[in-house]
Amino acid sequence: MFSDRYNPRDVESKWQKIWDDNQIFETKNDDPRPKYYVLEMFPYPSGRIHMGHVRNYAMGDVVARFKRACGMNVLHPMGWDAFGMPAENAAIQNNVHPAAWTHDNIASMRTQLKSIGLSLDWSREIATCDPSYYKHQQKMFLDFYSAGLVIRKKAKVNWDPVDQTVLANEQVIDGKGWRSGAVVEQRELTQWFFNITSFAEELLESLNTLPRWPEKVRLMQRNWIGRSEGVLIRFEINSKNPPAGFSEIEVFTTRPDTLFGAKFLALSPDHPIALTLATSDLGLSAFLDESRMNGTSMAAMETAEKKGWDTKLTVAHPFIPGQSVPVYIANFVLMEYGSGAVFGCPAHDQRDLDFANKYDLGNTPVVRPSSQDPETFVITTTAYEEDGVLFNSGFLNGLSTSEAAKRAIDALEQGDLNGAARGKRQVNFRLRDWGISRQRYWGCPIPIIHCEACGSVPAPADELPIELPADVTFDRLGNPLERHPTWKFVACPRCGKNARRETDTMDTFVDSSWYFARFTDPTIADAPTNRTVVDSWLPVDQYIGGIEHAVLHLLYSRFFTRAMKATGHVSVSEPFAGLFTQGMVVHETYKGPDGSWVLPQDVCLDGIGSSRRATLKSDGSHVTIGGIEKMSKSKKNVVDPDEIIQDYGADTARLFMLSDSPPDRDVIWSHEGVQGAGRFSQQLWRLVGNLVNVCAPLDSDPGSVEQSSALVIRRLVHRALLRVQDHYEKLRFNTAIAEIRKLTNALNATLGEMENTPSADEALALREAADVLVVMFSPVMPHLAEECWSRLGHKDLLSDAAWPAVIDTLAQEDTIVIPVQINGKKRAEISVPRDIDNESLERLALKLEPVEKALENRSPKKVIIVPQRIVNVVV
RNA sequence: GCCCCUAUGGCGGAACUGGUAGACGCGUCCGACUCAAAAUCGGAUUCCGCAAGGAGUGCUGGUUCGAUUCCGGCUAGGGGCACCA
Repeated sequence: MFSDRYNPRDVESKWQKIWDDNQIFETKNDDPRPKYYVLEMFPYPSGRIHMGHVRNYAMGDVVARFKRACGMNVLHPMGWDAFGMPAENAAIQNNVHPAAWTHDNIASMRTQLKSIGLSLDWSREIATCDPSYYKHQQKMFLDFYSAGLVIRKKAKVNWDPVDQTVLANEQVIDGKGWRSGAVVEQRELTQWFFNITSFAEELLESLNTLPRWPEKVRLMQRNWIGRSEGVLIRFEINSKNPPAGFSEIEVFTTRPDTLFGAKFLALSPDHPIALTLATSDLGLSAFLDESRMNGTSMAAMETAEKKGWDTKLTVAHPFIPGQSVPVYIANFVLMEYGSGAVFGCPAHDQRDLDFANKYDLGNTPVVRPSSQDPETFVITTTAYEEDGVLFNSGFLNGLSTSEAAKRAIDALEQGDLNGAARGKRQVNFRLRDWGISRQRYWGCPIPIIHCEACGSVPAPADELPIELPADVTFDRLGNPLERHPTWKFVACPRCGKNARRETDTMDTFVDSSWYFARFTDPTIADAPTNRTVVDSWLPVDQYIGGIEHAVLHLLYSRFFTRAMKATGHVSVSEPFAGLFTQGMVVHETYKGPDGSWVLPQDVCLDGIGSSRRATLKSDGSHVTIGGIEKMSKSKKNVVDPDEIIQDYGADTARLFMLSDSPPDRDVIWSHEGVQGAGRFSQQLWRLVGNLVNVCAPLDSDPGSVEQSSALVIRRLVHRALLRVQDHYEKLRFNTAIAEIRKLTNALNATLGEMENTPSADEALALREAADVLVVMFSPVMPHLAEECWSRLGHKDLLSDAAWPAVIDTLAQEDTIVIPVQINGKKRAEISVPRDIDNESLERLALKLEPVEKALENRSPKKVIIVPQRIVNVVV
């Protein structure tokens, strides 16, 4: 018997060193085997890895190791998303330089990651805060600038008052900064933008070319891009003295079918006409100020009263000669969407109706449900927003909503207003340009020089990188670059006069928008990418990360890749061919008698179900069991990966993170779960030990095996192998592990039955079983597998071993058990040859006792036979 | 408000394109080993019933020989967007 316990602590570090010394995970770009690029979202170097990292990287590692074993040239790199706010906050609080803080964190996290035994190519490690990385980012910024993909414009932007910086729309969640949680304010500032909207249509369309992305993520991006088709209508101002320079108002609508019901026009408080009018009207000026004061938070918008200002202007209705429509300025119209002006059709839009009722503008219903009588169909306080039949609408009468919309647009396009069409079809997007200026120090400097004479001048390419100055202070709020005594003062590269550097840095999401491309050739100095190399690796075959980046990082990267393509840095448009979004690691929360959070290890749990009780270990006082939530330090429901690896080993941590829950769902951390995983490691170790004692020697050929008991073992093994590889292929780690456990149980039982004294044939089959079993679990538990492999006598490294080939004839059963149903309910089973013909199967089934009993000598009404599946007798 | 997803034993979950519901694990119970405990091993574990048998995949209706799976209506939980014209 092989009774010694497996000791992960010694074994794991031993194999990690051997892998390292042999550089077996270093990937060559000129390797002739087919490529496979697997990547997990790189971490922010916060200082410590957490269980979420372990889960994320364990998944990627299983894929990487599996694909390696399958004979592919796998690229599996790791790096650091190293710029960002926490480093600056640490600098402010602890008087440590962001660079030093970041590099220390990288060092300790690297050590932690290495202890997990990931098959990473550390020779390709990059950190985005390294000038050798951001140099190329600055080069691409300039390339994008020349290509018109970078623009500088004044716009309403989101200002995070805590982080003291601007945020992109995607980085504002529920009106709050994604990192600080502070309620975001609106400010009008001149900023740098990436022209992501120029790719809006393409970014939307191409989602259809990504079948290996979760539908949920594609949907979220679709909604975020928010395409809507409509028409831009020109309304002629028919007042005698319109504001200077304005003779018409453009309005975007998706409901031109309701045009006959128009009762007012509403302009945004930021609309040029509103601004012009306000210069000579103090009351209006005050109204505009008041409108802008309104918060943009969810609560503020829901409760904000819809308010309007009558401009006394009117416009001509495009379809009803002689009818004029009043023009209001309204606090709910956004300047950023469409043309900053809407027409109101109160009968068919609730908000318009509320507004019209408030200002007594009336309503004319023009769409009715087909069942409704036009004579009696009136609108009072509830707008009819559904589709229907047009009435009260001149040439649109009787048409359906969609047909009427088409006709209305046609009429507008053919109609004439001062020598041009009255309207034109237009597609509008919700997506806004990506504002990348950040008023922060710890980011990639924007390589632009502002000259009073020449404007914004690109920094000369040979001066890149524009490095961050090291001598900065964090004793005051604001951007240290702005107040640095010398850094920003330079000569204009164009005219040589005194000029200033741009002191804003780039959004850190820029850094992470192309790191996957840099990994393909991370040391090339004179360009961001080596075209031959990057084109041979991209797209990433399998990308794995959290759902929280569904529209942030994942949309930015899709844009950036397109921009890189447009400027000649890559050939692909889509960076990630396959995407997998893993669930979070969650844990129950506990609160002590004083309402403060309590660590799980300080809690004693009793009972099950609704009678579960929790008490404090120290003094037995009552503990409230809270919800199961994402692990976070503030709620004290964290489990430190280091401790788990110390106590149970990395393999056990990896196994537990992958078993039980499907990888895309949250996994609940439980002490019992880890112990169960640890137990299974020991079981495997024991089983392999027992197999070693009885199985045939290394490299023996099981092909000659004839004894049926040995063939049973072989079938078991090949069937499991087939299933496990299928599960790995589809990233179903939980079911792969279940299958491995099943095989383990079966082999244990087999060994028990033969009392550890197999025949010669059985010994051959067991040798195969042992080798295959170990290979099968190696992607999940690589250290244990490597140790078992060596124990089985192999001289080579398991990490270099090939995935065994499934023998189809063995994986298929030749005798199968088929359920027999009577009227759709299972009543019996029969064991038959796999390839039995339907007639014989029916004959056998009808002779079964429960069937005969049910038939009572009558003949069945119908017999349904699905080959290899089921027999259903209808009586 | 709009859009989307999910719902299976005490718990996490499994079930390929409609074909034996509950794989695998956790927990619990019983037993073995032990002076004892831990560890380990064996067995049981959807519910009702002594049993034969019956019921059962959130609720409800439908399609089908047959529905966890497809369709309609509801309920609950979760997520995304949000004054988007």
